[in-house]
Amino acid sequence: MAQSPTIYDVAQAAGVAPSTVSRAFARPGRVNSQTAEHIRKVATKLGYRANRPARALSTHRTAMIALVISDITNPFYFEIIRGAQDAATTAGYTMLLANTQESDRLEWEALERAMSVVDGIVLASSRMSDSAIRMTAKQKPVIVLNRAVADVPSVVTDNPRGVRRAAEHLGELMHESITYVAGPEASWADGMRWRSLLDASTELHLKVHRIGPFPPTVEGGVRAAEELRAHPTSAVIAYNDLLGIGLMRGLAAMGARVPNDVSVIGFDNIFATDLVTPGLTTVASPLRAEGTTAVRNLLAIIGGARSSGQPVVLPTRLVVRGSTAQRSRERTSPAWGTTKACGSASKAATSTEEGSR
Amino acid sequence: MAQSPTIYDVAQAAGVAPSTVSRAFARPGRVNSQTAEHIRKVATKLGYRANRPARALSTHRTAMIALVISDITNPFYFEIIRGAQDAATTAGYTMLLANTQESDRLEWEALERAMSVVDGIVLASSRMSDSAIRMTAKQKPVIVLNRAVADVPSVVTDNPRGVRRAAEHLGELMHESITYVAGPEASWADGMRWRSLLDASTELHLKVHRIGPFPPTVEGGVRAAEELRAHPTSAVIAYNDLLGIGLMRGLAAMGARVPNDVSVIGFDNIFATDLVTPGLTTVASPLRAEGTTAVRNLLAIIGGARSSGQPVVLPTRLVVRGSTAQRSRERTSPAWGTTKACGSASKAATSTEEGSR
DNA sequence: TTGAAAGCGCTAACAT
DNA sequence: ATGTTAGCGCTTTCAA
Repeated sequence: MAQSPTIYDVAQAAGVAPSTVSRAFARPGRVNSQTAEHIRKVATKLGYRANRPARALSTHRTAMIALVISDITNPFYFEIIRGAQDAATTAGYTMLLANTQESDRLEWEALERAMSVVDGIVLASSRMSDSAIRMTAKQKPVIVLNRAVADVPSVVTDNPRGVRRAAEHLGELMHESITYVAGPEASWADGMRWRSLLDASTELHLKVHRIGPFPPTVEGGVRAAEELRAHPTSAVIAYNDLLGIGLMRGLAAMGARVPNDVSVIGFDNIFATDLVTPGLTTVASPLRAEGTTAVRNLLAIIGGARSSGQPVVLPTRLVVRGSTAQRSRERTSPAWGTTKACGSASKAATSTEEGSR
Repeated sequence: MAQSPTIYDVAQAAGVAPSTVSRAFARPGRVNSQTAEHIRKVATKLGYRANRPARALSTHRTAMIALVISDITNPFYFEIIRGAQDAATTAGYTMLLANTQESDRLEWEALERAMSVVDGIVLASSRMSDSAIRMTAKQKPVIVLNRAVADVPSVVTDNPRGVRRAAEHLGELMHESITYVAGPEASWADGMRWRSLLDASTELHLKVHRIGPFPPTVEGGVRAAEELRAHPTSAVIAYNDLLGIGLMRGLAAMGARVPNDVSVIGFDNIFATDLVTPGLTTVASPLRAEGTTAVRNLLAIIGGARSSGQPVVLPTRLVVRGSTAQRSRERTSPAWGTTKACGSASKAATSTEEGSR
């Protein structure tokens, strides 16, 4: 490994003082002098690259931020990550990704690690307690995403409105009773969605009940399907898309048809919602925008801005796909499994013409 | 923001010299002395946390590594990222994620940034030239993933074997002619797969030809379907799963049935291959293992190990799902579109019972 | 504008 | 085992 040149090497090669070299790379773009120009030329010839940690030592700025997410594998984060990356890169910041496996302990450890290295932190769907988050926010600028924490700036989506739209949609399709498939208990969004559904249901004269909690995964959804069988309803709203997709698989495996026997709605509009068959109707979040907004606000705070104290609310919208339909006339058999019309879901074959029957 | 305590604060509070404090946090776990114990207690009481950049300045180690990937949004990387994260965290390293949007320029810039901050770099599916990679490797330990570059340690999957298995599988299903749907030209794996297919085809007496290149996305696959229509074959091998999935959608939209009219095989076995209908047969890569192996080897090199010079080859395996089937007896109509048996793919409804017909 | 000198918070020799 | 003394590479006063 060739030792990379320092500011002193450049200074010597250019015949100036080290501090002059430092200035040549100073903040506001061009330092006009010819000397600076010359220095920069020498620097690139030598392959000089500023040592960021060293710079951080005196400036107390590392130009890095951390994005802490609960599970990299969850497609929910894909676009958020991308949006955050873009915003960070554009602003000249490097982004650190910390994965916390849905564990508050791991999340804490990751923070412990990142804390001294970054200028600020975006906590996406944190599983930590409010007080732990506030504690963190006392030491470094923090933005929480998809959760509201008193005294900590946050970015959330308009869950109440989204849930309302979903409920209306089901109402219009003549459904009268809805099951909510709950996600992780530590999820702020889960509580929010359930409460919003409760509110919406009274206004819309719908019956709702809830099952769960389930892990927010495809696997979790499959398990939810089994539980749903005990108290079947013609419509289901799942905490998120993964759960919704899993639910559809589980239902299919049990011989229930979606949307004929049961309509399913998810949340977030992740990648894959339109790859499954039927496509999953979902309350779409502006994932990409969540990422960029969170980072932009974080950078603003790092830059000295004060937050309004109110969460930034991003709009949601209902995306209707094939998983929701009019409630069927004929009484659905209470235990779909007994119908035994179908093979296992995973063995399903092609066929796109069923819909018109 | 409360200013966090330094080593001096701790030293003073504990009534010892700063260097003693430093030692109390030294490498090999426990420094037995009672003093150290005491210091640590004082430190946690004060909420002391080592300033990593400062430490890096004298140790020349940042305990960070970078994982550079071409597109965060590509599910191909999900498990790789996860595996890499795990390995890094386990070893006490923090991982930096850099996204390069399939652009060699952005990749270079990201490296430029990360270089002085990390102890080593994993280049996953790099789009840079071999020489640029070698250049990078001269400055920091580098591992390239999914590509072989002379003089740079690498981790690859056994493409030849995987391709061979795929071709054999199609041969067993009586297919005689295969179309290869190519991915990005800058992709090393693409070239590898195509050449391996060429080799396998001669041995197995199969006809192959290739179309593309296409971007390695669902959208790219849809476009590939159109091109395929010009020279239809009963079997297709796609550069990756995303392309394969897109291809299936495109075919469905044009009225072709998978696997009845055309069998499709993808690569990598990403999340979603078993969510689509029919499930996509694919040459599975040990994604997770790729991530962990790359990071472990990188850390070994950082730790002073010398690489063997040979790429580490990870095994692949064929995962057979619903998208491949025996070539049908009756002559397929050359232009599937005219068959007009099906609706558009995206409007497809439920149905799992078609398979047995 | 430029140069000289003093740290930023930590580790690593060297002494004791 | 602990204290002392230099720096790591950079920015930032303060003079010139």
